[in-house]
Amino acid sequence: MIDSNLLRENPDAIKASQRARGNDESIVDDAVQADANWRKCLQAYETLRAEQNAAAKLVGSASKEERPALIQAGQVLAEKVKAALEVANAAEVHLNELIWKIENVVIEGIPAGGEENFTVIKEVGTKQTFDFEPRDHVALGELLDIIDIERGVKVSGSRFYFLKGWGARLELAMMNMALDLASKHDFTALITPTLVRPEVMAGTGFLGEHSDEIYYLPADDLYLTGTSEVALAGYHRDEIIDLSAGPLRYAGWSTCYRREAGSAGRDTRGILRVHQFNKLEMFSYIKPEDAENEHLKLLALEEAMLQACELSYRVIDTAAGDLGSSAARKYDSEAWVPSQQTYRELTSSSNCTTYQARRLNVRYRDENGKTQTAATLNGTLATTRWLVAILETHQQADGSVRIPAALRPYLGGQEVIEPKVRA
RNA sequence: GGAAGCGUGCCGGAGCGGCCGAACGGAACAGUCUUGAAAACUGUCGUAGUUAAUAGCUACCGUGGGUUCAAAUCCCACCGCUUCCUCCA
Repeated sequence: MIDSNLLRENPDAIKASQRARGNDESIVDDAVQADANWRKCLQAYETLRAEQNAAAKLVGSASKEERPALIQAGQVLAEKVKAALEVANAAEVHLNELIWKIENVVIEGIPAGGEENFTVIKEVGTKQTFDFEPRDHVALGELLDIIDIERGVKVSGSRFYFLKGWGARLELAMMNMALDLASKHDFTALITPTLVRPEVMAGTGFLGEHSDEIYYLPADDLYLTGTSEVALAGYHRDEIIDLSAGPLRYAGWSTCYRREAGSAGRDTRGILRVHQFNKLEMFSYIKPEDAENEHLKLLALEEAMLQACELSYRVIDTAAGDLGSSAARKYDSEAWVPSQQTYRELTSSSNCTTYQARRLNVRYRDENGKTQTAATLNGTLATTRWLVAILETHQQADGSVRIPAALRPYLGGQEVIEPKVRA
């Protein structure tokens, strides 16, 4: 939710943002008007209500003879108040409808336009080349007996899989390494619920146009989360948090569930796009003025992980039109996937400024003791999908896969995953 | 799943349909005292909306409805918590 003060003081800034995103900017004028109207109606109601309160007070202290007349006057006032309240409520609903539709104001300087208009910030590492015909992760997974897609489909349907043996251990190793890294940088580990209430799902901004992406359990009125970001953002909902000693940072581990409703036919091979995977997510609550620096910190940690996994990657500054509604800026890092000869997203880090926190009502006290809305940021530190890049990048001619050195301590020192040998 | 009880401010804990935004105690903060601290004393001490305003007004006592001139207080529904029984990783 955008700041209503900004709407009053500088609607042009919001319009510029809407334009950069390719969104409708006339909605901003509508909102300004609705806001003025709401305030007018609210004042009318409050004046009447004050009158009513005063009148009701009189009844209490009135004598027996005076009472009937006063009560009758009160009844008339009560009618008026009720009517005025309805008008004010309707005006507020109308305003909220408009204001909730306006997406976060993007940070100045980010590229305008759609998905293809990103800016490449940097490329790191050299794209892996092979002097043999490289296999894709599906073939490697089968050969090494570490990814069992066939049985995943048998048990749960398309886009499901089993990680087996070294595959399962590799994922856990990666998660543990990521958690160690995060812990060293002041992130508190958190294993989060994956079923959340509608208010929390709505508060994080996922129930908008992407609601068909989300699994819903009608019998319990709960949503399965597609990322622990949802639970992490809801964690401090309706709280006044203490940021005087620095930001609150969490590293949330959870399984993530996605319906992938809009992507039928896309990435159907392998485990690149699946209904269920695991993820370690960083999340920061911070003072708004420090948010941009924090964003760079999250990105730096993501890069540290990518480098520890010895992947080659690039970092992009996502264009305005490709941002989620809550994000003001988003850095993605994409690893080189040899079998596809292209970069694929492995991490995504968003600065949501105060947009998400305002919806969830997360505040802090500034130096003067005044409450202010906090800023929130999130970023990926590891997901199941990383296995795709790791396996494909580090494969060898015989189909074995070299384990990056940084991961070995988490795998009992294992250096290579060898093809399964049939007895 | 069955039974009972409870949901009030940072915490504990009162609260009669009007005098309750809410007693009292604690915590916290500021001051006095002190070399400093503790103790004691004094004061401050919820959140938000509206407004030029730290003036006023409005709203909030789990949530949403209802009754009433007037609701923390009465009624209904929902949510949550606690205890006991049952069951169970």
